[in-house]
Amino acid sequence: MKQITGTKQKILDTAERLFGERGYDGTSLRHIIAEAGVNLAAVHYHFGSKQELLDEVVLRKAGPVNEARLALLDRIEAEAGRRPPAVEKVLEAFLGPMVESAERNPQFVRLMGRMHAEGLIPGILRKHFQPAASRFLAALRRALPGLSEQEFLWRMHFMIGAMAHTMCRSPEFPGAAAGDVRSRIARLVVFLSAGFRAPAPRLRRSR
Amino acid sequence: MKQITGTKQKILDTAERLFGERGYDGTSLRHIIAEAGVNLAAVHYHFGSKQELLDEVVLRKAGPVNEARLALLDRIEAEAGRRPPAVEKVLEAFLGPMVESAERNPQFVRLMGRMHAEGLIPGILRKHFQPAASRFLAALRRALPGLSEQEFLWRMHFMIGAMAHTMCRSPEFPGAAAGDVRSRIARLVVFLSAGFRAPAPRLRRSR
DNA sequence: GTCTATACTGAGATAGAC
DNA sequence: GTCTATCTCAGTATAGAC
Repeated sequence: MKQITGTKQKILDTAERLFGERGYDGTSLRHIIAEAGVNLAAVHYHFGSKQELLDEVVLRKAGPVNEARLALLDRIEAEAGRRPPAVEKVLEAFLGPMVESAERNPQFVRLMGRMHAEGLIPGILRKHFQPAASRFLAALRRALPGLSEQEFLWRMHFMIGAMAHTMCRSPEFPGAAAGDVRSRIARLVVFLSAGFRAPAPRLRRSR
Repeated sequence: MKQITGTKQKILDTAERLFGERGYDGTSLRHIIAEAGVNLAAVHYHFGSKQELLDEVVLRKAGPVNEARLALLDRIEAEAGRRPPAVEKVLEAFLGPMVESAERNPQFVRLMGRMHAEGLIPGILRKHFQPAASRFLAALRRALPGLSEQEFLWRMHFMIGAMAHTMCRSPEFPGAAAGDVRSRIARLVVFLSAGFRAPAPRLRRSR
């Protein structure tokens, strides 16, 4: 385990902080290197491009979050035995670890929300979260056998939107005590579970 | 009614199209002026800045949408008499006109979603939609007397997130027939109504 | 292998001639 | 009202010092 030179580390740390504070587009490489006290070209040497820097910032944090999520899901599924676990449980397992990460490092969840916001960046989120997310998708699917595949996918999208927006905008939100992340999750879980459980709409043949 | 010079109009039309197609950050002024066949400085002469150009693009479309929304809300409230109208009705009145606008001009709703996404741009959406939105907020509030103010506001945020994400990302979405906007709305309304109606969570004193 | 200096291209903005 | 020229600041690329 060699101690990494420091330059790369400093860039990562500073980038994580600034991306979280001001967004990806809102943070210039020059701002990052100024605060980190390194040279501009060092960024491209170590990471190749601004996007790849972001990629590594996300990667560093996404790993632990995903592991925690999957561990929770394992436990929940074990507890449920052969029956599918409750929607609420699955959603909590999905949202909880992100929240704990947020408590240790508020900037990170902010960044997650922002990234979803800024258009997902080509596919970074998908890349890092897809593997874990698809297991949750399957678990939710089992918990909601009554929904058509299409209806189910739409509801996943509604969920993702609500989640991202909540993570991203909550700090600047009236009445949202800064540290009150747990109740934020509780509220989200209740809201989303009810939405997921709602009977599917009867649709007129379109047009 | 003087015929506007043409330059301003051309810029607006082109900007609306390109912003919708490639997002705000993804569209350079130079790209806009090239397609519109005008000079770069003309943009700053007529609009002042790229942001203010976006502002006017939104303004041009937001007006009719808001009028339609409020007209629907009036009708619904009249029909309901002294009783508050159903959550579903209010949500439909809110989402419907946006959808109709989308059918005439798919790019616009796309842009709306994207703007929410790209970080709201300082306050453009708030500026143009707040007046109408606050009447809807009041109507929803009356339809949901059981919720605490705070719970209610959070749920509004969940709704906005789901809405924005759905508008923004739906075109590139598997299984989403392009023209199938009406059923998209129906699904959203069902999902959100159920969420709004869910009993509020019991929250542990935080921490 | 690491890092620095510097140059290149394209962005938004602005002053001033016409 | 319109256009040219120019400014500043992005992200990126490369040559070469250590």
